[in-house]
Amino acid sequence: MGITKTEIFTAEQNQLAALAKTFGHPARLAILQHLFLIKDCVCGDLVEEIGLAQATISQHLTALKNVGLIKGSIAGTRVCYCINIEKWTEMKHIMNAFLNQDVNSNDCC
Amino acid sequence: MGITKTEIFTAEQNQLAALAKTFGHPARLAILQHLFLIKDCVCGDLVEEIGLAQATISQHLTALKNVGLIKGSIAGTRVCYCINIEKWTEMKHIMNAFLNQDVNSNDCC
DNA sequence: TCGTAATATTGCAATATTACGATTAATATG
DNA sequence: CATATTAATCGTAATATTGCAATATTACGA
Repeated sequence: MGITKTEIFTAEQNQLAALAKTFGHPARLAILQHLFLIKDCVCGDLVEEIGLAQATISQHLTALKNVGLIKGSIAGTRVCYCINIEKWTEMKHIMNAFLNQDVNSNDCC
Repeated sequence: MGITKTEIFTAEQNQLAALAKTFGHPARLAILQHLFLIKDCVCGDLVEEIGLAQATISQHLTALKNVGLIKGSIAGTRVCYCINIEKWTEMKHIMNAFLNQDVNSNDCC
């Protein structure tokens, strides 16, 4: 149905899935990488940088804001975005807990 | 349009996005966690374990197989799945490279 | 071979996502 | 104040995803 049955999964599974889904589009990865690369906030130039329409970039920024990975502040006519370090760190812990569950698993197939 | 413009992104960005997208559904996380938990291959009991219809589970297994994170082998009428450790390790390297890019970034917003 | 069990595939409906043009709201600047 | 600039939002089209029933396939045992 295109609708995920979140109620049959744990809160942890749903949270991790939501974070992973956010990383599941190259434009959002490009936005995050650009933010890390310039080591500063980015004000406006993401549209030329990435090459999607302004409305589309705005949607991706909203998606990143919704999971808390970035935050924005208004600076005149522009809006500046930067990584939310606290959330980024928290996300890393969640991701690592999942990625590092593979101790001693055996390859039986 | 529901279609991602992959051609404007790097191969690395598209590859990471594809992996992340696979983790972007709680059912697929549940399948992977079950595989790690039992430390063996899983043959058939995923449907009762997870609580989605057999057709749906089969689809999620196919998605996991397509990115190479699991592999299956036929054992009679059943099919056994297990983690593909090589791919899992490779995926971890890719994910970690992305997650650990945050050295010295400053919180300017 | 026939029936059964397990899994995959197909077809479909509902919903989500991606993308963009147009519009709107807010703030600068002349 | 009028106009330009910037970004969010709206509306819409195209495509993708999720989920399941029905069906197909495959392997096994009687």
